[in-house]
Amino acid sequence: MFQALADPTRRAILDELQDRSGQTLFELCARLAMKHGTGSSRQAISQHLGVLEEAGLVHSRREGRYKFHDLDTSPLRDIVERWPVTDEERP
Amino acid sequence: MFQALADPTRRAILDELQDRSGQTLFELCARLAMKHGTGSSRQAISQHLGVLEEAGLVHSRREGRYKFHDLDTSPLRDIVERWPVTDEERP
DNA sequence: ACATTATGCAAGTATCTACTTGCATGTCAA
DNA sequence: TTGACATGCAAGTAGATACTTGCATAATGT
Repeated sequence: MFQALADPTRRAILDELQDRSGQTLFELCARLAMKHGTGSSRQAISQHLGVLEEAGLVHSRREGRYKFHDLDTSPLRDIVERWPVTDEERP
Repeated sequence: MFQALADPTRRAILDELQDRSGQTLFELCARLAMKHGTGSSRQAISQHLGVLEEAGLVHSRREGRYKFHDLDTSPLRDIVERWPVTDEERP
């Protein structure tokens, strides 16, 4: 799961799914090309989605020939539970 | 910073520093060899500390020939601010 | 049925990353 | 000073990883 967060494209995918839940692979490709500029191929994003899904950060549901993807932030709780964030001011 | 969290040895270092603040490189080597079993070399851990420090997760202070390391969890706040963790039950 | 659309799989490649190796720097104690 | 201790730097190597390429599967529309 930490590995899944390590890639900037995957983080952009999480951002996209948070902005708009239930996107398909093609929607994600289009919107990532728009916003992030970096034109990642469909195959690349498909593989990224696989990694994110295996990490539990993304769930998918199949409907016909479409596959919709949803963000799941609950695995991130492990991070702040493992290393609690102090309430002090940031430098 | 996400990159820094991606390596299991680096996460073990963060655990160690949380358990006991202000450890030197040698202390970390010894305790990581004890607990985590995986005997990482001194040079390897030194490089890991460099990565963690660059990510802002570890701060260091030099005193004589010793260099003490401290955990800083505040960068982790960016994660939960970027993708807020829902309060729902975990499956 | 046929073409199109949306996704999946798998091998190959180029880059990145963690680790090692060997030497250098700086500090303290006798 | 001499020697031991604690750390730093930098080049080289093995393995991991992101991306591509090419084809396969499956569902929808006309």
